[in-house]
Amino acid sequence: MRGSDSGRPIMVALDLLGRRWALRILWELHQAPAGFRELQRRCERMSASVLTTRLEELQASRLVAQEDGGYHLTELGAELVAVLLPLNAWSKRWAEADISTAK
Amino acid sequence: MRGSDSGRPIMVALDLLGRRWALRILWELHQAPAGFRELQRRCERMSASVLTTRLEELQASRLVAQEDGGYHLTELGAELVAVLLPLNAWSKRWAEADISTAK
DNA sequence: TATGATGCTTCGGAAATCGAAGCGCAAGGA
DNA sequence: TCCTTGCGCTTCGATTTCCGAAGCATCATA
Repeated sequence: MRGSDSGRPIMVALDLLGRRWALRILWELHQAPAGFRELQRRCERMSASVLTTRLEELQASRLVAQEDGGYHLTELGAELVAVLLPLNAWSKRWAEADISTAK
Repeated sequence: MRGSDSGRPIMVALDLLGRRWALRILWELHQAPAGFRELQRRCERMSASVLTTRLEELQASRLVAQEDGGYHLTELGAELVAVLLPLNAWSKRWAEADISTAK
């Protein structure tokens, strides 16, 4: 895995999360568990092939698990999203700064 | 920008941060400001063309600024990374869980 | 029986990323 | 003055990733 040669877990994490849709998938699964197609719908109809790939990676990383015909966060995954939750508040401030400085 | 049509800032943020090297660049600039080539070196020699693109995007998003021949986080960027700091602790727990459950 | 939903897989084309090379500039030494 | 070094990029061809539409097998409902 890219970034893994550094031996620093944070680099591995930043790499994994820096793949298209990865963060979004975790975020959506935190809102509520979902099946494949529902997840796809929630993520602005992302392509099924990429969703398959990301779900494989996230499962291999033990952040997501599949059960009862649906995907959900593992405990590790939930802890991760919990850490990321303040992003929501930050992004609102960010958007407001956008408006106030927009040309 | 992808995700922007939702009107939800968090989606825009998750999209921006979910691009290759974006998170890493912010992380590195938080450790210390850096020039182009140094940044490239710190990010495992990422390709110069992508670094140019990411820096443009991050500057357009007002997370990074250029000054005195070097790149550094803006206040918004610093706030973002501050929010992300707990990722470091989480990633260590994650890595440990990896070891303890490795086959 | 057929109709729709689900979890995918396949495939061709578009876009993003990579890696190596090179350019113009500035500073420092010999 | 020439030479080297480091700098911030840019260019370009090759590879990888992503997209989007289609299709398939399965199950539930009508």
